[in-house]
Amino acid sequence: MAVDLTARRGADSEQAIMDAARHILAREGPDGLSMRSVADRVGMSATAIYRYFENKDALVARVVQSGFDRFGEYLRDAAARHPSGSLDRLAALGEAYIRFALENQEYFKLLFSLQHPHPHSIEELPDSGGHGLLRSAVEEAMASGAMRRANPDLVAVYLWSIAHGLLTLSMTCRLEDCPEFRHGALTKGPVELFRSFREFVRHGLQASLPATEEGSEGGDA
Amino acid sequence: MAVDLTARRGADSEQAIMDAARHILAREGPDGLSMRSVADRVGMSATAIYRYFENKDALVARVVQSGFDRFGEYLRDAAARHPSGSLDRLAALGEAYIRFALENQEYFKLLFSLQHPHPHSIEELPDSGGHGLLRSAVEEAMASGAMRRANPDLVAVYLWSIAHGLLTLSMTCRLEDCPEFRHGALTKGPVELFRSFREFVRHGLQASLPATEEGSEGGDA
DNA sequence: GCTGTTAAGTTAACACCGTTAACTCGAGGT
DNA sequence: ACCTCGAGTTAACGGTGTTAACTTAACAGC
Repeated sequence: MAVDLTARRGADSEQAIMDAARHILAREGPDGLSMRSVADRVGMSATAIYRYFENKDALVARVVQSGFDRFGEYLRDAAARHPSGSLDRLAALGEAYIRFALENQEYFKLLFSLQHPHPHSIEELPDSGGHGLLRSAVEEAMASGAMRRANPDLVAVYLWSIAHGLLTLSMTCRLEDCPEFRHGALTKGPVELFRSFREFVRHGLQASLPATEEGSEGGDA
Repeated sequence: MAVDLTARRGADSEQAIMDAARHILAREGPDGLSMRSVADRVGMSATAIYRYFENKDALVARVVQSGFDRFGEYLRDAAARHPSGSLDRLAALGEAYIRFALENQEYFKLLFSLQHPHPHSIEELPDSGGHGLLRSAVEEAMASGAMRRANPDLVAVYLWSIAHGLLTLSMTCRLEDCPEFRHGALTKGPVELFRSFREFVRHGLQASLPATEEGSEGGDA
């Protein structure tokens, strides 16, 4: 019972602090996340946090790290649902990337904040963040013959840029409720937009050569 | 002389405040930009700023707006250097996008900050931000036959995503100094990476059909 | 010339922020 | 019994955005 009364010891508090920080971040955004608000939620004074984290940045960094872990897990699951080496797996990775970001907006914004870049080097996120996953999916697709051969690192960044760019643009500019876009067919959300991109990614944007009949090239996989 | 002594009246102060804010933002980043630091630089008290701007957000919003104006001008210049309807113009637009961002990092980060999305709707930036420019360049390329026909809005967002994604990724993750990437050929900066993407954008990533000999498709434009 | 009015700016203050320093309290070991 | 040390407290400092109340100078009308 003594254990219950004095309650948390050591690592327990650390966990409680991180949980509180995560909760506040998700519900009130980064502006609501202060040492004092976290402390309130945990039920101790703000300065006590400094027993467990050097400063606010360190706390946030830990929260970010745990976010990357969840992110990576999410991506791994999505990839596992499609056969290795297929283009479908690559597409699923991209869609999962976007869906995770939309479902965990505050998280994602923090992870990829331009202001305080948290993955100081890509090193800090490679496997947890899913980058290694993407790279090997690309290599497998090339090996299986589904994708043309090219520098896999280059292709990985290329694909990553497409998903990431679409996502960040739609988050900052709200593509979907912009009249100028709407008069096109872009009432769609980012996920649908991403699906529409698939054709461009596969066949490119250059006009078919005038010699060859257009649209004759083959079936959809 | 009375004019000189009492100095600024009205709009002059407003301009001086924005200049100071711009200067501080570019040199010290967003953390250095406080009402008091701006006021110090202008030579008045922090609260005086409230005569001209409702609050800090309003001030920042104005600075952002002026940033978009410069951005748009930069893009317009870049586009004008290549013939209308050419794919070169589109590539130049993308490169200019990236170069501007690299040369005005603090600015760009603020413009496209995920945390406090400033272009609340894309409306606020369309022509100044260069979006209209991109869209018409796409339409012209389709009309000229250089690009295959498709929904121009969709293609515009696609291309925009590529440049924007590459840029934001390289800003947050520092792609260039990541060992895992370096072992590939990615020591290049974002501009070079973007150039390498050009081939993917044109011809796509799908493997050539096994039937047709690879690399037989035609000359480079 | 005196009197309002108004723009432009001041100082003082509030509540909040991250962070530091000094102190308290209680459990464990010797 | 004494000491140590982990876990937590309160008080305080300098910084932030912002508000309210006050000053000061220029200008208009009588």
